[in-house]
Amino acid sequence: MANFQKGKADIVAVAKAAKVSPSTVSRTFNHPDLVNPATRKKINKAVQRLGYIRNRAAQTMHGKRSGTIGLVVPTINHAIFSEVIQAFSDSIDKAGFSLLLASHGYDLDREYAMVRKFLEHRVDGVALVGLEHSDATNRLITQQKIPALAIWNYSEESPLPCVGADNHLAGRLAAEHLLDLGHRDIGLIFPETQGNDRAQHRLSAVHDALGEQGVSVPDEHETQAPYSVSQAKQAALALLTTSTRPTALLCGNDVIAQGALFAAQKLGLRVPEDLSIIGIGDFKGSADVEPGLTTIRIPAETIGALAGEKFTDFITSDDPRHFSIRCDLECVARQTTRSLAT
Amino acid sequence: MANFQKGKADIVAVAKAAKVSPSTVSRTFNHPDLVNPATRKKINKAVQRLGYIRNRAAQTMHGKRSGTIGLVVPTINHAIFSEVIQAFSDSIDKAGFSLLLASHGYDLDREYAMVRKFLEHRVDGVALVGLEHSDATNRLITQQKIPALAIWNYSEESPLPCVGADNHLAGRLAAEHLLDLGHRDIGLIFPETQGNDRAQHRLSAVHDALGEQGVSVPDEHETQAPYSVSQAKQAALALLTTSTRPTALLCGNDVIAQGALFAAQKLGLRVPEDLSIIGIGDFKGSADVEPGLTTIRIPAETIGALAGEKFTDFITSDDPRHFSIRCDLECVARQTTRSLAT
DNA sequence: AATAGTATTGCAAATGTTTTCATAAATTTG
DNA sequence: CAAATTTATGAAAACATTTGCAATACTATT
Repeated sequence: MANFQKGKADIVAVAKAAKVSPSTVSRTFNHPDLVNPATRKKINKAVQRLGYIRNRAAQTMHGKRSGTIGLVVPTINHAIFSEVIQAFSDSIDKAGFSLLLASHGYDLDREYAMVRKFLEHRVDGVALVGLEHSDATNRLITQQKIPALAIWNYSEESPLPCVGADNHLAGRLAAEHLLDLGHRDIGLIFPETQGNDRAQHRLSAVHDALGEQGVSVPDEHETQAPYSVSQAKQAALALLTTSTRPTALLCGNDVIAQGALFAAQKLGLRVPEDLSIIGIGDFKGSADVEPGLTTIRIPAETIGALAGEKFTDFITSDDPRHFSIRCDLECVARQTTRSLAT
Repeated sequence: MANFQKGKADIVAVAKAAKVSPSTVSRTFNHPDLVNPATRKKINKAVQRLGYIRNRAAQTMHGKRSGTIGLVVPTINHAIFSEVIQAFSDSIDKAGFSLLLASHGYDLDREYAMVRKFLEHRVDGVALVGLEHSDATNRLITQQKIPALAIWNYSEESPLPCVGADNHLAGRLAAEHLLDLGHRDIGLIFPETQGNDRAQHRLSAVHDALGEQGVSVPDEHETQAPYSVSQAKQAALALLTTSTRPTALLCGNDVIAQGALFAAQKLGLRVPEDLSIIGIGDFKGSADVEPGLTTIRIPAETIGALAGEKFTDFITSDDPRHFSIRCDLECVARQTTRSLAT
């Protein structure tokens, strides 16, 4: 009923309405055990009546935590990151934090700008994707002493604490799977590795693993494709119509692998009889394509959830201890790869 | 060099370092034209040296805008919403705003909680997905007089300003496309319509359009599937193995349509020769499946970008005028539908 | 050279909270 | 029943900034 629109609803309005001092109102929120249940009831009634909503900006000014965590991703609009974002968001929400989200489109200077922007908002922590960041970003983080976390990648040498998977290992597992199946003519389709350490690590590990078995990849069987099913399809079409067609395709991620699969289908190639395809990532949907995509499973959801949980623990802890977590990888053999040794 | 870690870098530290008053420092940021270029230079140097970063929390307390916009979506982890989120984020970023993001998992009570949380952070505006919200949410929005916007859906009767597509029309277009091609035995696979006005509007329009042509759908040809390729695939498998198989499948969204497509492939049905399939949405990837999915295109990116642009305009405007925008729909005929009249 | 105007800066109040300290009231203890 | 504790509340300072107003210094005009 009584919807007091006159006089904005701040803590002193509530205090007045409940005939107590602002301090008591504040205490009702922050240390309810210190205030008499009866007064508490009065105050809650006043809060209801005035439609009062606490002002975190004012709290933040007091050195209280802002209750926000900033997450900067390369792009939101990708199966893979959206899964991590979702899990991270849910996870920090459970701990009472809100998510400030920004994307930089694989431009590390924009990443810097986003981190700065978040710092203005006095986020309680900043999470970044990957381990490669501009010097400016690293400097900013250490200088401002802001809790920071790298997610998605794991590496021993990471300067930042990190929660993620070892992309070297991912590349190696994919290569070894194909080698185990007897493949020696292997085509590679990877994204641009510049400013994308994930792709870079995977690719170099693939070359290492192949090299160890004396397998090399001719130039015409190694090509680049952006993170797009349709463009990957084009790239795969080109690769598969070279004079010497490989027996297997190793793709830098599942989006590219899906494109490759569609390209093969378009060319009338049977998968896996005529061509094996393996991806990396195990995105939502990879299990459902027909035939099901063989891939290296990166547990995006686990990474996001774990990162959120550990990071909020870290932030709220009295004596914060650095942590890094390597999440396990697993080769999920579905129907797009088969043994050559038939 | 001089990295003053002692004494936190606030505006008075900067003032002291530059030998001016805090007011002047503040003015350098907010009204640079009011301060002497020479002093400005001094101040900027001090800012650099101390690594000072403005504190938006303190600004916000002054009635200045917080520079944040809250977006509450049902879920982040979906091709469709992640595209909207991306566009919206980019769009508001251009206007200098940061994005607070939360998801509620199709639970309108959680949506309310998220909006409240954002209100505590004193967001400058709140954007929600869809037109159906709890009474509590609506009350909160009007009571707090917070600028609010509904995205994704458009409706004349929306109490909130909205930017989106008319889902009735989407359903109707899909149905009419199949009718035009001569289909009369049409199967429907839709998500749960409870708490999902998008699906609800589409489905009722489909029934209307079919009914106008005297077409009705037997119960065994109408089934539900959640927003998941694999589960939709299961549902479609069941539907397609009923005694009387329909000649076309109309799916509530493209994810379901993809599941249906894979189901058909699994059953050895040729698409579109044996079965036509149409989706709604035109998600990233729908064009790339093999065969390319016929669908009703909902311009997610346009919606997100437009919403962001108009909403920030609205928020920063001196005399804000309400607005609603209906985005155009289009039937994209690819390769999963064909005419029966051969 | 006096006046009027303009450009530049500082002072102090205000913003909405939290928290320390002090005080008063109520309860327990001997 | 007085003294010692405990419980409940309020007053006031602090947090980092912005801005209206006042003061000063400078420039241009006559």
